[in-house]
Amino acid sequence: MTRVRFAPSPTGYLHVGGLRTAFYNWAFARKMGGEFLLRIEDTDRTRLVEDAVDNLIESLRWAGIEADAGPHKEGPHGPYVQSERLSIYREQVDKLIASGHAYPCFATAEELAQMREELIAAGKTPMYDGRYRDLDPAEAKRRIEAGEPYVIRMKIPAGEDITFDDVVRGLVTINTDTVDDQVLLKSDGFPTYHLAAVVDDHLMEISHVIRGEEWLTSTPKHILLNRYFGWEPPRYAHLPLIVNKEKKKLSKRDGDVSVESYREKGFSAVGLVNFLALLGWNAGDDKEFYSSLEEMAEAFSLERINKSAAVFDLDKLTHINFLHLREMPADKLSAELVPYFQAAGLDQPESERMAAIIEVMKERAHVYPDYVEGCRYFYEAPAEYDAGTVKKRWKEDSPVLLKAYRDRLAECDWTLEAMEAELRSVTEAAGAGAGRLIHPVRLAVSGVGGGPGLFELLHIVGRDECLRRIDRALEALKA
RNA sequence: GGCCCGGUGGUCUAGCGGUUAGGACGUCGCCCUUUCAAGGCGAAGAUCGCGAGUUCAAUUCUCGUCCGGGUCACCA
Repeated sequence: MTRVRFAPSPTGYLHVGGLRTAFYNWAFARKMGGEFLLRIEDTDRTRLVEDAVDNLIESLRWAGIEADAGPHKEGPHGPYVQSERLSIYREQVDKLIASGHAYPCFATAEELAQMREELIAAGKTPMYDGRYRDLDPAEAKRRIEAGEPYVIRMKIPAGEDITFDDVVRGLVTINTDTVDDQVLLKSDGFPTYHLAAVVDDHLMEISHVIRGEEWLTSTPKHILLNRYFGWEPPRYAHLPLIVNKEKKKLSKRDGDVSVESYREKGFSAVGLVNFLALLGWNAGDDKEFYSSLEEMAEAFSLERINKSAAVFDLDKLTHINFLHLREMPADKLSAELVPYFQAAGLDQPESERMAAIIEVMKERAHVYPDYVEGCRYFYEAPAEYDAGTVKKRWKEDSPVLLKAYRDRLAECDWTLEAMEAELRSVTEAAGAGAGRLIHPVRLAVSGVGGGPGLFELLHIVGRDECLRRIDRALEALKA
Protein backbone atom coordinates (compact mmCIF):
# COMPACT_ATOMS: atom_id res chain seq x y z
CA MET A 1 0.00 0.00 0.00
CA THR A 2 1.06 3.55 -0.59
CA ARG A 3 2.14 5.23 2.59
CA VAL A 4 3.98 8.54 2.74
CA ARG A 5 4.99 10.96 5.41
CA PHE A 6 5.83 14.58 6.01
CA ALA A 7 8.64 14.75 8.52
CA PRO A 8 9.50 18.29 9.60
CA SER A 9 11.77 19.17 12.43
CA PRO A 10 10.28 21.49 15.03
CA THR A 11 12.64 24.40 14.67
CA GLY A 12 10.07 27.13 14.55
CA TYR A 13 7.41 27.50 11.94
CA LEU A 14 6.21 25.74 8.83
CA HIS A 15 8.16 26.95 5.80
CA VAL A 16 6.20 27.47 2.56
CA GLY A 17 8.48 24.92 0.93
CA GLY A 18 7.54 22.55 3.73
CA LEU A 19 3.88 23.17 3.05
CA ARG A 20 4.38 22.29 -0.58
CA THR A 21 6.21 19.10 0.38
CA ALA A 22 3.46 18.24 2.83
CA PHE A 23 0.84 18.89 0.17
CA TYR A 24 2.53 16.73 -2.45
CA ASN A 25 2.76 13.90 0.06
CA TRP A 26 -0.83 14.34 1.10
CA ALA A 27 -2.06 14.62 -2.48
CA PHE A 28 -0.13 11.54 -3.53
CA ALA A 29 -1.61 9.53 -0.67
CA ARG A 30 -5.07 10.78 -1.56
CA LYS A 31 -4.68 9.99 -5.20
CA MET A 32 -3.34 6.51 -4.50
CA GLY A 33 -5.82 5.73 -1.78
CA GLY A 34 -2.94 5.45 0.66
CA GLU A 35 -1.99 6.95 3.98
CA PHE A 36 -0.26 10.15 4.94
CA LEU A 37 1.68 10.32 8.19
CA LEU A 38 3.08 13.25 10.10
CA ARG A 39 6.31 12.53 11.90
CA ILE A 40 8.26 14.96 14.04
CA GLU A 41 12.01 14.81 13.66
CA ASP A 42 13.21 16.38 16.87
CA THR A 43 16.56 14.70 17.20
CA ASP A 44 18.56 17.90 17.44
CA ARG A 45 18.07 19.08 20.97
CA THR A 46 20.00 22.26 20.32
CA ARG A 47 17.52 23.53 17.78
CA LEU A 48 14.29 22.72 19.54
CA VAL A 49 11.83 25.56 19.64
CA GLU A 50 9.05 25.81 22.17
CA ASP A 51 5.58 25.16 20.74
CA ALA A 52 6.98 24.43 17.31
CA VAL A 53 5.14 21.13 17.04
CA ASP A 54 1.84 22.78 17.84
CA ASN A 55 2.58 25.52 15.31
CA LEU A 56 3.39 22.96 12.66
CA ILE A 57 0.21 21.05 13.26
CA GLU A 58 -1.84 24.22 13.40
CA SER A 59 -0.37 25.53 10.14
CA LEU A 60 -1.08 22.24 8.40
CA ARG A 61 -4.58 22.14 9.81
CA TRP A 62 -5.15 25.69 8.58
CA ALA A 63 -3.89 24.75 5.16
CA GLY A 64 -6.38 21.92 5.05
CA ILE A 65 -3.88 19.10 5.25
CA GLU A 66 -4.87 16.47 7.75
CA ALA A 67 -2.55 13.56 8.48
CA ASP A 68 -4.01 10.10 8.94
CA ALA A 69 -1.73 9.64 11.92
CA GLY A 70 0.83 11.70 13.77
CA PRO A 71 1.69 13.16 17.14
CA HIS A 72 -1.83 14.53 17.42
CA LYS A 73 -3.55 11.41 16.20
CA GLU A 74 -2.68 7.88 17.24
CA GLY A 75 -1.95 5.24 14.67
CA PRO A 76 -0.45 1.76 14.42
CA HIS A 77 3.07 3.02 13.70
CA GLY A 78 3.55 5.37 16.63
CA PRO A 79 4.95 7.05 18.44
CA TYR A 80 5.37 9.66 15.73
CA VAL A 81 7.85 11.83 17.55
CA GLN A 82 11.42 10.67 17.19
CA SER A 83 12.54 11.71 20.64
CA GLU A 84 10.08 9.13 21.93
CA ARG A 85 11.67 6.39 19.85
CA LEU A 86 15.23 6.52 21.18
CA SER A 87 15.32 2.90 22.31
CA ILE A 88 14.33 1.79 18.82
CA TYR A 89 17.27 3.56 17.22
CA ARG A 90 19.66 2.26 19.85
CA GLU A 91 18.47 -1.26 19.24
CA GLN A 92 18.82 -0.93 15.49
CA VAL A 93 22.23 0.65 15.64
CA ASP A 94 23.43 -2.19 17.85
CA LYS A 95 22.50 -4.58 15.07
CA LEU A 96 24.64 -2.58 12.71
CA ILE A 97 27.58 -2.72 15.08
CA ALA A 98 27.13 -6.44 15.54
CA SER A 99 27.09 -7.01 11.80
CA GLY A 100 30.17 -4.87 11.33
CA HIS A 101 28.43 -2.07 9.45
CA ALA A 102 28.89 0.53 12.13
CA TYR A 103 31.50 1.33 14.74
CA PRO A 104 32.17 3.65 17.64
CA CYS A 105 34.29 6.72 17.00
CA PHE A 106 35.99 8.67 19.78
CA ALA A 107 37.22 11.62 17.78
CA THR A 108 36.46 14.89 19.54
CA ALA A 109 34.90 17.86 17.85
CA GLU A 110 38.20 19.74 18.01
CA GLU A 111 40.05 16.80 16.56
CA LEU A 112 37.63 16.59 13.64
CA ALA A 113 37.74 20.32 13.03
CA GLN A 114 41.50 20.19 12.84
CA MET A 115 41.42 17.23 10.52
CA ARG A 116 39.03 19.09 8.28
CA GLU A 117 41.20 22.18 8.19
CA GLU A 118 44.23 20.17 7.24
CA LEU A 119 42.40 18.50 4.40
CA ILE A 120 41.11 21.79 3.11
CA ALA A 121 44.58 23.29 3.36
CA ALA A 122 45.87 20.36 1.35
CA GLY A 123 43.24 21.08 -1.29
CA LYS A 124 41.25 17.96 -0.57
CA THR A 125 37.59 17.40 0.10
CA PRO A 126 37.06 17.50 3.85
CA MET A 127 35.97 14.01 4.84
CA TYR A 128 36.24 11.86 7.90
CA ASP A 129 39.44 9.87 7.52
CA GLY A 130 38.23 6.68 9.14
CA ARG A 131 40.64 6.92 12.02
CA TYR A 132 38.49 4.82 14.37
CA ARG A 133 37.11 2.57 11.76
CA ASP A 134 39.35 -0.36 12.57
CA LEU A 135 39.72 0.17 16.27
CA ASP A 136 39.92 -3.07 18.17
CA PRO A 137 36.42 -3.88 19.52
CA ALA A 138 37.80 -4.77 22.91
CA GLU A 139 39.59 -1.44 23.08
CA ALA A 140 36.40 0.35 22.05
CA LYS A 141 34.43 -1.49 24.69
CA ARG A 142 36.97 -0.52 27.34
CA ARG A 143 36.84 3.15 26.41
CA ILE A 144 33.06 3.20 26.32
CA GLU A 145 32.91 1.61 29.71
CA ALA A 146 35.39 4.14 30.98
CA GLY A 147 32.82 6.75 30.11
CA GLU A 148 34.56 8.30 27.16
CA PRO A 149 32.19 10.15 24.81
CA TYR A 150 31.70 8.59 21.41
CA VAL A 151 29.47 8.47 18.37
CA ILE A 152 28.50 5.58 16.14
CA ARG A 153 29.42 5.88 12.48
CA MET A 154 28.34 3.79 9.56
CA LYS A 155 30.91 2.13 7.34
CA ILE A 156 30.72 3.25 3.75
CA PRO A 157 32.19 0.81 1.23
CA ALA A 158 34.92 2.14 -1.06
CA GLY A 159 34.47 2.81 -4.74
CA GLU A 160 30.94 1.60 -5.23
CA ASP A 161 28.44 3.29 -7.51
CA ILE A 162 25.07 3.55 -5.85
CA THR A 163 22.32 4.04 -8.39
CA PHE A 164 18.70 4.66 -7.63
CA ASP A 165 15.70 5.51 -9.74
CA ASP A 166 14.33 8.78 -8.46
CA VAL A 167 10.70 9.26 -9.40
CA VAL A 168 11.25 12.82 -10.50
CA ARG A 169 14.86 12.77 -11.62
CA GLY A 170 15.29 9.35 -13.08
CA LEU A 171 18.49 7.38 -12.59
CA VAL A 172 20.94 9.03 -10.22
CA THR A 173 24.35 7.57 -9.55
CA ILE A 174 26.69 8.59 -6.77
CA ASN A 175 29.99 6.94 -5.95
CA THR A 176 30.57 6.00 -2.33
CA ASP A 177 34.03 7.52 -2.43
CA THR A 178 32.32 10.87 -2.14
CA VAL A 179 30.36 9.80 0.91
CA ASP A 180 31.94 9.71 4.32
CA ASP A 181 31.34 7.54 7.33
CA GLN A 182 28.17 9.22 8.49
CA VAL A 183 27.47 9.61 12.18
CA LEU A 184 24.38 7.60 13.00
CA LEU A 185 24.19 8.02 16.72
CA LYS A 186 25.38 11.21 18.34
CA SER A 187 27.27 11.34 21.60
CA ASP A 188 24.12 12.44 23.39
CA GLY A 189 22.47 9.18 22.42
CA PHE A 190 20.18 10.77 19.84
CA PRO A 191 20.19 9.47 16.30
CA THR A 192 21.06 11.68 13.34
CA TYR A 193 18.52 12.31 10.63
CA HIS A 194 19.95 9.57 8.45
CA LEU A 195 19.53 6.76 10.96
CA ALA A 196 16.22 7.93 12.37
CA ALA A 197 14.63 8.57 8.99
CA VAL A 198 15.69 5.24 7.50
CA VAL A 199 14.62 3.27 10.55
CA ASP A 200 11.29 5.05 10.87
CA ASP A 201 10.51 4.95 7.18
CA HIS A 202 10.95 1.21 7.31
CA LEU A 203 9.13 0.60 10.56
CA MET A 204 6.30 2.88 9.46
CA GLU A 205 6.17 1.04 6.15
CA ILE A 206 6.70 4.15 4.06
CA SER A 207 6.49 3.31 0.36
CA HIS A 208 7.60 6.66 -1.08
CA VAL A 209 9.91 9.23 0.40
CA ILE A 210 8.93 12.57 -1.11
CA ARG A 211 11.29 15.29 0.14
CA GLY A 212 13.30 18.31 -0.91
CA GLU A 213 16.22 18.18 -3.30
CA GLU A 214 18.66 19.04 -0.53
CA TRP A 215 18.46 15.35 0.40
CA LEU A 216 19.38 14.02 -3.00
CA THR A 217 23.09 13.56 -2.40
CA SER A 218 22.63 11.86 0.94
CA THR A 219 20.29 9.25 -0.48
CA PRO A 220 23.12 6.71 -1.00
CA LYS A 221 23.58 6.66 2.76
CA HIS A 222 19.94 5.79 3.14
CA ILE A 223 20.11 3.10 0.53
CA LEU A 224 23.18 1.61 2.14
CA LEU A 225 21.55 1.62 5.55
CA ASN A 226 18.57 -0.23 4.15
CA ARG A 227 20.92 -2.75 2.62
CA TYR A 228 22.76 -3.22 5.93
CA PHE A 229 19.47 -3.81 7.69
CA GLY A 230 18.31 -6.15 4.98
CA TRP A 231 15.37 -3.92 4.11
CA GLU A 232 13.86 -2.90 0.83
CA PRO A 233 14.32 0.86 0.45
CA PRO A 234 11.31 3.03 -0.40
CA ARG A 235 10.98 4.83 -3.72
CA TYR A 236 12.51 8.28 -3.60
CA ALA A 237 11.14 11.46 -5.14
CA HIS A 238 13.26 14.58 -4.72
CA LEU A 239 11.38 17.80 -5.19
CA PRO A 240 12.85 20.85 -6.90
CA LEU A 241 13.69 23.71 -4.58
CA ILE A 242 11.63 26.85 -4.19
CA VAL A 243 14.09 29.71 -4.60
CA ASN A 244 14.23 33.46 -4.22
CA LYS A 245 14.83 36.01 -6.96
CA GLU A 246 18.54 35.32 -6.69
CA LYS A 247 17.82 31.65 -7.36
CA LYS A 248 18.97 30.66 -3.91
CA LYS A 249 17.11 28.31 -1.64
CA LEU A 250 14.31 30.32 -0.05
CA SER A 251 15.20 31.00 3.56
CA LYS A 252 14.31 33.21 6.50
CA ARG A 253 16.66 35.82 5.17
CA ASP A 254 14.33 36.34 2.23
CA GLY A 255 11.59 37.68 4.43
CA ASP A 256 8.28 35.92 4.51
CA VAL A 257 8.85 32.21 4.28
CA SER A 258 6.51 30.99 6.98
CA VAL A 259 3.05 29.76 6.20
CA GLU A 260 1.93 31.75 9.20
CA SER A 261 3.06 35.02 7.66
CA TYR A 262 0.99 34.46 4.54
CA ARG A 263 -1.94 33.54 6.67
CA GLU A 264 -1.50 36.81 8.56
CA LYS A 265 -1.21 38.79 5.35
CA GLY A 266 -4.64 37.54 4.44
CA PHE A 267 -4.08 34.84 1.86
CA SER A 268 -6.59 32.04 1.85
CA ALA A 269 -5.40 28.54 2.64
CA VAL A 270 -6.53 27.02 -0.64
CA GLY A 271 -5.11 29.95 -2.56
CA LEU A 272 -1.70 29.51 -0.97
CA VAL A 273 -1.65 25.77 -1.49
CA ASN A 274 -2.91 26.17 -5.06
CA PHE A 275 -0.06 28.56 -5.81
CA LEU A 276 2.56 26.43 -4.07
CA ALA A 277 1.37 23.25 -5.74
CA LEU A 278 1.87 24.84 -9.15
CA LEU A 279 5.43 25.76 -8.24
CA GLY A 280 6.94 22.63 -9.70
CA TRP A 281 3.90 20.66 -10.70
CA ASN A 282 1.07 20.85 -13.21
CA ALA A 283 -1.44 18.38 -14.51
CA GLY A 284 -0.25 18.72 -18.08
CA ASP A 285 -3.01 21.09 -19.08
CA ASP A 286 -3.32 24.84 -18.67
CA LYS A 287 -5.37 24.60 -15.52
CA GLU A 288 -4.17 26.98 -12.86
CA PHE A 289 -7.16 27.34 -10.62
CA TYR A 290 -8.22 24.51 -8.35
CA SER A 291 -11.06 25.24 -6.01
CA SER A 292 -10.02 22.65 -3.47
CA LEU A 293 -7.11 20.52 -2.33
CA GLU A 294 -9.15 17.46 -3.24
CA GLU A 295 -9.45 18.67 -6.81
CA MET A 296 -5.68 19.05 -6.98
CA ALA A 297 -5.13 15.65 -5.42
CA GLU A 298 -7.35 14.13 -8.05
CA ALA A 299 -5.14 15.55 -10.82
CA PHE A 300 -1.88 14.87 -8.99
CA SER A 301 0.94 12.57 -9.98
CA LEU A 302 4.59 12.40 -8.95
CA GLU A 303 5.63 11.91 -12.57
CA ARG A 304 4.50 15.40 -13.45
CA ILE A 305 6.66 17.11 -10.88
CA ASN A 306 9.32 19.30 -12.48
CA LYS A 307 13.04 18.95 -12.09
CA SER A 308 14.10 22.57 -11.98
CA ALA A 309 13.88 25.05 -9.14
CA ALA A 310 11.05 27.59 -9.13
CA VAL A 311 11.16 31.23 -8.09
CA PHE A 312 8.54 32.23 -5.55
CA ASP A 313 6.57 35.06 -7.17
CA LEU A 314 4.34 37.11 -4.91
CA ASP A 315 2.42 38.65 -7.83
CA LYS A 316 1.31 35.27 -9.03
CA LEU A 317 0.37 34.15 -5.54
CA THR A 318 -1.69 37.31 -5.18
CA HIS A 319 -3.45 36.70 -8.45
CA ILE A 320 -4.32 33.11 -7.64
CA ASN A 321 -5.51 34.19 -4.23
CA PHE A 322 -7.69 36.83 -5.87
CA LEU A 323 -9.35 34.12 -7.93
CA HIS A 324 -10.00 32.12 -4.81
CA LEU A 325 -11.51 35.01 -2.86
CA ARG A 326 -13.70 35.81 -5.83
CA GLU A 327 -15.09 32.28 -5.95
CA MET A 328 -15.55 31.98 -2.22
CA PRO A 329 -19.15 31.89 -0.94
CA ALA A 330 -20.10 35.05 0.94
CA ASP A 331 -20.80 33.30 4.23
CA LYS A 332 -17.46 31.55 4.27
CA LEU A 333 -15.69 34.73 3.27
CA SER A 334 -17.31 36.82 5.97
CA ALA A 335 -16.39 34.20 8.54
CA GLU A 336 -12.76 34.37 7.38
CA LEU A 337 -12.89 38.12 7.75
CA VAL A 338 -13.72 38.19 11.45
CA PRO A 339 -10.09 38.31 12.67
CA TYR A 340 -9.35 41.18 10.35
CA PHE A 341 -12.21 43.21 11.75
CA GLN A 342 -10.93 42.54 15.21
CA ALA A 343 -7.42 43.56 14.23
CA ALA A 344 -8.77 46.75 12.67
CA GLY A 345 -10.80 47.56 15.74
CA LEU A 346 -14.05 47.46 13.81
CA ASP A 347 -17.29 45.66 14.50
CA GLN A 348 -18.16 43.04 11.99
CA PRO A 349 -21.18 44.19 10.00
CA GLU A 350 -24.33 42.10 10.08
CA SER A 351 -24.37 39.40 7.45
CA GLU A 352 -26.74 41.05 4.99
CA ARG A 353 -24.62 44.15 4.84
CA MET A 354 -21.46 42.08 4.71
CA ALA A 355 -22.81 40.16 1.75
CA ALA A 356 -23.49 43.42 -0.05
CA ILE A 357 -19.96 44.66 0.62
CA ILE A 358 -18.48 41.37 -0.54
CA GLU A 359 -20.51 41.56 -3.70
CA VAL A 360 -19.17 44.96 -4.71
CA MET A 361 -15.61 44.36 -3.54
CA LYS A 362 -15.26 41.00 -5.21
CA GLU A 363 -13.43 42.30 -8.26
CA ARG A 364 -11.08 44.42 -6.20
CA ALA A 365 -9.95 42.36 -3.22
CA HIS A 366 -6.82 40.25 -3.55
CA VAL A 367 -6.33 39.37 0.09
CA TYR A 368 -8.70 39.35 3.05
CA PRO A 369 -7.64 42.73 4.47
CA ASP A 370 -8.75 44.36 1.23
CA TYR A 371 -12.29 43.80 2.50
CA VAL A 372 -11.54 45.69 5.67
CA GLU A 373 -8.64 48.11 5.48
CA GLY A 374 -9.03 48.48 1.73
CA CYS A 375 -12.56 49.84 2.07
CA ARG A 376 -12.81 51.21 5.57
CA TYR A 377 -15.34 53.74 4.36
CA PHE A 378 -18.03 51.09 4.43
CA TYR A 379 -17.57 50.80 8.14
CA GLU A 380 -16.79 54.32 9.28
CA ALA A 381 -16.81 57.88 7.96
CA PRO A 382 -13.62 59.05 6.27
CA ALA A 383 -11.26 60.78 8.65
CA GLU A 384 -9.78 62.81 5.83
CA TYR A 385 -10.18 63.43 2.11
CA ASP A 386 -7.58 62.26 -0.34
CA ALA A 387 -5.66 65.36 -1.39
CA GLY A 388 -5.10 64.29 -4.98
CA THR A 389 -8.75 63.54 -5.50
CA VAL A 390 -9.82 66.80 -3.92
CA LYS A 391 -7.52 68.67 -6.22
CA LYS A 392 -8.77 66.83 -9.25
CA ARG A 393 -12.49 66.50 -8.55
CA TRP A 394 -13.57 69.21 -6.13
CA LYS A 395 -14.56 72.16 -8.31
CA GLU A 396 -16.16 75.55 -7.63
CA ASP A 397 -19.63 74.23 -8.29
CA SER A 398 -19.16 71.10 -6.21
CA PRO A 399 -20.66 72.50 -3.00
CA VAL A 400 -23.82 73.68 -4.74
CA LEU A 401 -24.35 70.46 -6.66
CA LEU A 402 -23.57 68.32 -3.68
CA LYS A 403 -25.97 70.25 -1.47
CA ALA A 404 -28.72 69.90 -4.04
CA TYR A 405 -28.12 66.18 -4.35
CA ARG A 406 -27.98 65.80 -0.60
CA ASP A 407 -31.51 67.15 -0.35
CA ARG A 408 -32.73 64.78 -3.05
CA LEU A 409 -31.07 61.84 -1.29
CA ALA A 410 -32.84 62.77 1.91
CA GLU A 411 -36.14 62.02 0.29
CA CYS A 412 -35.80 59.77 -2.71
CA ASP A 413 -36.41 56.03 -2.78
CA TRP A 414 -33.33 54.28 -1.48
CA THR A 415 -32.75 52.29 -4.62
CA LEU A 416 -29.85 52.40 -7.05
CA GLU A 417 -32.15 53.52 -9.84
CA ALA A 418 -33.72 56.36 -7.88
CA MET A 419 -30.38 57.61 -6.60
CA GLU A 420 -28.99 57.66 -10.09
CA ALA A 421 -32.04 59.34 -11.56
CA GLU A 422 -31.89 62.07 -8.93
CA LEU A 423 -28.21 62.62 -9.55
CA ARG A 424 -28.67 62.97 -13.29
CA SER A 425 -31.58 65.26 -12.78
CA VAL A 426 -29.48 67.55 -10.60
CA THR A 427 -26.58 67.74 -13.05
CA GLU A 428 -28.82 68.16 -16.05
CA ALA A 429 -30.56 71.04 -14.37
CA ALA A 430 -27.18 72.62 -13.82
CA GLY A 431 -26.14 71.92 -17.38
CA ALA A 432 -23.23 69.78 -16.24
CA GLY A 433 -22.10 66.24 -16.92
CA ALA A 434 -22.90 63.54 -14.36
CA GLY A 435 -19.24 63.13 -13.53
CA ARG A 436 -19.25 66.66 -12.20
CA LEU A 437 -21.30 65.44 -9.28
CA ILE A 438 -20.49 61.77 -9.09
CA HIS A 439 -16.91 62.38 -8.09
CA PRO A 440 -17.61 64.92 -5.38
CA VAL A 441 -20.25 62.63 -3.89
CA ARG A 442 -17.82 59.73 -3.86
CA LEU A 443 -15.19 61.90 -2.29
CA ALA A 444 -17.59 63.14 0.38
CA VAL A 445 -18.83 59.69 1.29
CA SER A 446 -15.68 57.61 0.95
CA GLY A 447 -12.85 60.12 1.20
CA VAL A 448 -11.09 58.56 -1.77
CA GLY A 449 -11.24 58.65 -5.55
CA GLY A 450 -11.73 55.01 -6.40
CA GLY A 451 -13.88 52.10 -5.43
CA PRO A 452 -17.15 50.38 -6.28
CA GLY A 453 -19.97 51.96 -8.23
CA LEU A 454 -21.14 55.14 -6.55
CA PHE A 455 -24.75 54.13 -6.07
CA GLU A 456 -23.80 50.77 -4.64
CA LEU A 457 -21.53 52.58 -2.30
CA LEU A 458 -24.29 54.94 -1.15
CA HIS A 459 -26.75 52.12 -0.85
CA ILE A 460 -24.50 50.13 1.42
CA VAL A 461 -23.46 53.06 3.56
CA GLY A 462 -27.11 53.90 4.16
CA ARG A 463 -29.15 57.05 3.86
CA ASP A 464 -28.60 58.60 7.29
CA GLU A 465 -24.89 58.01 7.23
CA CYS A 466 -24.58 59.32 3.68
CA LEU A 467 -26.33 62.54 4.61
CA ARG A 468 -24.13 62.95 7.65
CA ARG A 469 -20.98 62.40 5.62
CA ILE A 470 -22.06 64.80 2.90
CA ASP A 471 -22.85 67.47 5.46
CA ARG A 472 -19.46 66.98 6.99
CA ALA A 473 -17.71 67.12 3.65
CA LEU A 474 -19.60 70.29 2.70
CA GLU A 475 -18.31 71.77 5.91
CA ALA A 476 -14.74 70.53 5.55
CA LEU A 477 -14.25 71.10 1.83
CA LYS A 478 -16.21 74.27 1.16
CA ALA A 479 -13.06 76.33 0.72
C1' G B 1 37.19 22.79 -4.71
C1' G B 2 34.89 17.33 -5.09
C1' C B 3 30.28 15.13 -6.07
C1' C B 4 25.14 15.58 -7.60
C1' C B 5 21.07 18.10 -9.96
C1' G B 6 19.16 21.71 -13.23
C1' G B 7 18.89 25.40 -17.79
C1' U B 8 11.84 27.34 -22.78
C1' G B 9 10.02 35.39 -22.73
C1' G B 10 11.30 39.17 -16.24
C1' U B 11 8.51 34.98 -13.38
C1' C B 12 5.52 30.04 -13.22
C1' U B 13 5.12 26.76 -17.17
C1' A B 14 3.09 23.47 -21.93
C1' G B 15 5.94 20.85 -25.32
C1' C B 16 8.47 14.89 -25.65
C1' G B 17 11.81 14.79 -33.80
C1' G B 18 8.42 18.34 -38.19
C1' U B 19 4.24 23.83 -33.92
C1' U B 20 3.44 30.76 -36.76
C1' A B 21 7.17 27.54 -29.76
C1' G B 22 0.95 27.47 -26.53
C1' G B 23 -1.01 29.30 -21.66
C1' A B 24 -0.68 32.14 -16.93
C1' C B 25 1.45 36.26 -13.83
C1' G B 26 3.64 40.89 -14.58
C1' U B 27 4.31 45.20 -18.15
C1' C B 28 2.14 48.52 -22.02
C1' G B 29 -2.09 50.11 -25.21
C1' C B 30 -7.30 50.19 -26.61
C1' C B 31 -12.54 49.20 -25.38
C1' C B 32 -16.14 49.32 -21.45
C1' U B 33 -17.08 52.87 -17.37
C1' U B 34 -18.71 58.06 -12.77
C1' U B 35 -13.63 56.31 -10.39
C1' C B 36 -10.52 52.07 -9.05
C1' A B 37 -10.92 47.39 -10.35
C1' A B 38 -12.86 43.26 -13.00
C1' G B 39 -13.82 41.82 -17.98
C1' G B 40 -12.93 41.95 -23.47
C1' C B 41 -9.39 42.90 -27.30
C1' G B 42 -4.41 43.72 -28.64
C1' A B 43 1.08 44.57 -28.12
C1' A B 44 6.01 44.14 -26.58
C1' G B 45 8.87 40.23 -24.63
C1' A B 46 12.14 33.39 -26.07
C1' U B 47 18.20 33.00 -31.81
C1' C B 48 14.11 27.08 -26.41
C1' G B 49 22.12 28.79 -22.21
C1' C B 50 26.12 27.81 -25.92
C1' G B 51 28.93 24.45 -29.42
C1' A B 52 29.30 20.05 -31.88
C1' G B 53 27.10 15.27 -33.32
C1' U B 54 22.86 11.81 -34.84
C1' U B 55 18.85 12.69 -38.40
C1' C B 56 15.77 14.52 -44.42
C1' A B 57 14.40 17.33 -39.89
C1' A B 58 16.18 19.11 -33.56
C1' U B 59 13.49 23.06 -27.95
C1' U B 60 12.81 17.76 -28.09
C1' C B 61 18.10 12.37 -28.76
C1' U B 62 23.93 12.12 -27.64
C1' C B 63 28.42 14.41 -26.15
C1' G B 64 31.05 18.57 -24.67
C1' U B 65 30.97 23.35 -22.65
C1' C B 66 29.19 27.49 -19.89
C1' C B 67 26.08 29.29 -16.22
C1' G B 68 23.02 28.47 -11.90
C1' G B 69 21.80 25.72 -7.68
C1' G B 70 22.22 21.75 -3.95
C1' U B 71 25.48 19.06 -0.90
C1' C B 72 30.00 17.90 1.45
C1' A B 73 28.15 18.76 10.47
C1' C B 74 27.68 14.74 16.54
C1' C B 75 21.50 20.32 11.51
C1' A B 76 17.65 18.62 9.49
